[in-house]
Amino acid sequence: MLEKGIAERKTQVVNWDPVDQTVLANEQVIDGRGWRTGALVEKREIPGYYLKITDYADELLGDLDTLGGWPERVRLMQANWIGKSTGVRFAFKHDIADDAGLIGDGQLWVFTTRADTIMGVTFCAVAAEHPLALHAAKGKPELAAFIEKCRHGSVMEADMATMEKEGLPTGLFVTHPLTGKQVEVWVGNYVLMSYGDGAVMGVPAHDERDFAFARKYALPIEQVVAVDDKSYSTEAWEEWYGSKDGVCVNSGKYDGLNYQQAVDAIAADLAAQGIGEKKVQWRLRDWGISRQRYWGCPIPIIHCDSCGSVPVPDDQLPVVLPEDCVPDGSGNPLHKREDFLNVACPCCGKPARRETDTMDTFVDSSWYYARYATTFGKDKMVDDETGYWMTVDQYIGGIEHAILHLLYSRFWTKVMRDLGLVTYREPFAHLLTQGMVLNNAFFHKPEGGGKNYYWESELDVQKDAKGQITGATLKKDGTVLEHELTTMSKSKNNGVDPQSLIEQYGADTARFFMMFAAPPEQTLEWSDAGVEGAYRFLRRVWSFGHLFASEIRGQIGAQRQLTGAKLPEDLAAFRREIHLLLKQANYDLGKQQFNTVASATMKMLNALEKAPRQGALAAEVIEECFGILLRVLSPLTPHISHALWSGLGYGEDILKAAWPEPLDAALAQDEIELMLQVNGKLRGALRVPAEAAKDAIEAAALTHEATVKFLEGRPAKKVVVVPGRLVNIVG
RNA sequence: GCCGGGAUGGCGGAAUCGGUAGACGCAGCGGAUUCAAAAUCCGCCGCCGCAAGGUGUGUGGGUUCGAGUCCCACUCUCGGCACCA
Repeated sequence: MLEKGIAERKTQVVNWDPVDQTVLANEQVIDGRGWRTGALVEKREIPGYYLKITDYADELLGDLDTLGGWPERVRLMQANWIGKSTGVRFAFKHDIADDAGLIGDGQLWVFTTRADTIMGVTFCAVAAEHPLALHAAKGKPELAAFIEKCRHGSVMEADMATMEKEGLPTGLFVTHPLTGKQVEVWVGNYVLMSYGDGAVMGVPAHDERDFAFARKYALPIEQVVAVDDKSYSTEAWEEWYGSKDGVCVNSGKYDGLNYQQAVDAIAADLAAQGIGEKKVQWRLRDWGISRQRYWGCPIPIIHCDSCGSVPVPDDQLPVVLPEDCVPDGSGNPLHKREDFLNVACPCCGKPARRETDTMDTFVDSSWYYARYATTFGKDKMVDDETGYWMTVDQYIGGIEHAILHLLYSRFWTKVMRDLGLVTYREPFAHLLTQGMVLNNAFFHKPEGGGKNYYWESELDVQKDAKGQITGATLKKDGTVLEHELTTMSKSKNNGVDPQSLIEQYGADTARFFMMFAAPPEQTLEWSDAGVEGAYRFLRRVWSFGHLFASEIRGQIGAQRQLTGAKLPEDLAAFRREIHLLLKQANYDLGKQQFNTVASATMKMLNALEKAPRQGALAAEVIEECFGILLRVLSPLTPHISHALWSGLGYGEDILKAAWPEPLDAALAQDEIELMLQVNGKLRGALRVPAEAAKDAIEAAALTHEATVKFLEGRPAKKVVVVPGRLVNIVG
């Protein structure tokens, strides 16, 4: 990947804890302070390795359309994350220079998706690290202090979006490319150097953030887009100010143009001056894979003073970490391991140093599935076997992976394809994203920040009459704890081990209970209330098996009679109910809605227990229907289903039995029931022949006693007949 | 803040295309069985009302003969926001 230019080394901005002298994960920064030290976290630029996922942005976006087996919401989230936007990149000219000459060749470049509002630009804002900002700060202590302040604070997008927008003027001016006016350059804490060109144009009249910024610092607000007859006021922001549905005003030659016309005309004029063009911009950023932790997969690079960064030769892979490092709270312990660090340069043989950064664990999870499908080939990354097994037919994972893991995996697959390792272009054909399982987590906030989590078994928990938690204290010393409902997590000590359920009730009950609780895609608040119900149900299934063996099966004659037989009404109704439930269950299985499959098996048992059981025909119907129940149940409770299936002589192995399909003959019925509505309200029911014609149904409905009662003598204005469902009489 | 979900009885949830809201289960209540209990079985169980009936799917509007389902505007909540994975 290094050789192909897919991997590269560049600087990255990280959270730096100045006390522990270590890089912190975003999760470890709480209110701007290190979770262990409580020290103010700084942004620091350090070198690191990046994978150029942005080179694949177009394909990652386009191929989403081929992922028909993925949930729509995941594809949408990925598309929005990749974030393709078309806009205009253009420059403001200036003559600001330092000792090295004109800064940025005399051009301040910005990107905008709203080129139609360029005539409304009243300021520009640059990032704190922008060359113009750094230049302006020379001899301006106040500005230098502000830039320093921007160095603290978060690198997280969520924090950037919600923080107070602040800025300072640089005193520098650039020239508006279309009006020739001088526009002041500000430094803004909300402008990111790593994003685009690290500078934005400010159009307060039509951008909500710019509007707030301009109000705060008394910058001019100039309306250049109008919508219909709505009147503009600089007093308060309104939604339509940011709309693309208006036409240009106060924009000279562009007046009257709509959004698209204005963008086209303005882009053409900028291009004619050679200082702008239409450009596609992606929200997606390159993937930084370096981690400053010793226990990850080493990045196999050797740094040589003469040869630069050299990949570790194949015959020296894998790079093996020393296993006896002791972290002492002062950065990566590999830095102190001379035995690991010192190595000869593979190119020139001179002393060189190993890279100590390890890889993001997302790297491993991006292709483990392909490695699992590799049977042989110890000397290969993946072998040809993967072509046989891959792609993954059905991938299952939590919804929290909807973007990062699943996007990295898709990217990695495309890279492997381009390196000639595999021939497929997508890793996962069908995707099921499970909802998160939530549970209460109990914690105490120690002085200096952070949270200490405790297991529920360590606490006394107080609950109100409705079972809502009102408080919790630590058993050992009575410390009062806070609680939050959150995802089960190793770090929050709120996971639930199904083992205790399995020990108490058995694996079938535990599995059935969990499948029955909710559809898998849905967020679920964990509770084991109700597991008794699953246990009771399976015991009833077992009992019915014994009842069938002891009292029912014996009635079946030597000659089977069921096929083609005309069944008594109650027996036909029972058989129809089972086949209807089977039809429902099969449909739900296709949707992976397992809770209603479980519910269908319960309904089947309820019906079986009430079914007629005297006589050869009844016994045959029960035999058929119980066989259906066992097979529908088998994916949910394989053990009990198998034991009953083979024990009752249905067959040797239920896993090899054909999946049941509903029979048309069992589903057929002579009469159906239609709901009767009068003015949209349910007033009764109507029994009609299954093949009844529409006017016959209408006639029957109009003379129904409920119709007569609720029409109160008014004529029926309209009759709506929904075949097989209902009749609605409007009067 | 932005992107994507979700909200239905005391609780988990069901309702496939706009057509019987609350299936199935938990909890609860009443009864049978039992010396008693457990287990099991039968019945009741959204809210208001004696009933007829009215009302009801987070809130406020709208479309429709008919809305949990569609549209508009909100509220709360969950996931993600690039170094938790």
